[in-house]
Amino acid sequence: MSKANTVIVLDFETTGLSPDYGDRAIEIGAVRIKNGKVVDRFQELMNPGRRIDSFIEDYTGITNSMLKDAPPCKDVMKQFADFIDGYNLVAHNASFDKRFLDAELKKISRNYSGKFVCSMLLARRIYQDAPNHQLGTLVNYANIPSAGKFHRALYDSEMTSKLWLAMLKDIRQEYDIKSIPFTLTQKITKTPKKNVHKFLQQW
DNA sequence: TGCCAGGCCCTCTTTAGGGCCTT
Repeated sequence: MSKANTVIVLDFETTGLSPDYGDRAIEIGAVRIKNGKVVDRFQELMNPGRRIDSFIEDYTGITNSMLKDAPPCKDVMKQFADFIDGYNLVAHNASFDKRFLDAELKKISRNYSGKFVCSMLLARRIYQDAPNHQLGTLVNYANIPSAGKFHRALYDSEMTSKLWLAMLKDIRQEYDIKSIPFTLTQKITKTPKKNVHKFLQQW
């Protein structure tokens, strides 16, 4: 089965900002997109082995009582390692999610071979006039209907996947590009913002 | 138990500082 035309859009909810200072994942959500369509989903809460503070409870709506009976991180991450195996990956502010993915998989001696592209870095280049580049703002800016609650893993990954597809569509239309391989999205996010328009015109 | 980041990007830049974005 070819994995080249498929990406997985993922989002972590966590106990804080830095796995290097002991923060852990508490929820993972992801959607698998093949040829522009959602073909699979993944969502699991996971017990980080300690209580989460009230800021995280308020921010995510995930409570200590919800996590009490959730499976431990190692069990969920094992399943998730299988889910993402071999696929390229997308996340909004991917450097954040990559740090947690790397840290949680390291704890269970698992790895992954896919490459990350950041939807925020793409949006900063494609939607340069957006008021800001937070996920919720960009969803509105791209006229994507949204009714659920942001800051839950599956919902945010669904919204990120819709934003991702909207950006690819806008690039195709504006620059008359027939298809956009993952490698092109990598190149766009590594192109300086001021050069992106010229880069895509010449593609 | 608590300590709490880091990469990108702009500019009054590069011998630096600060805002943005993620939880």
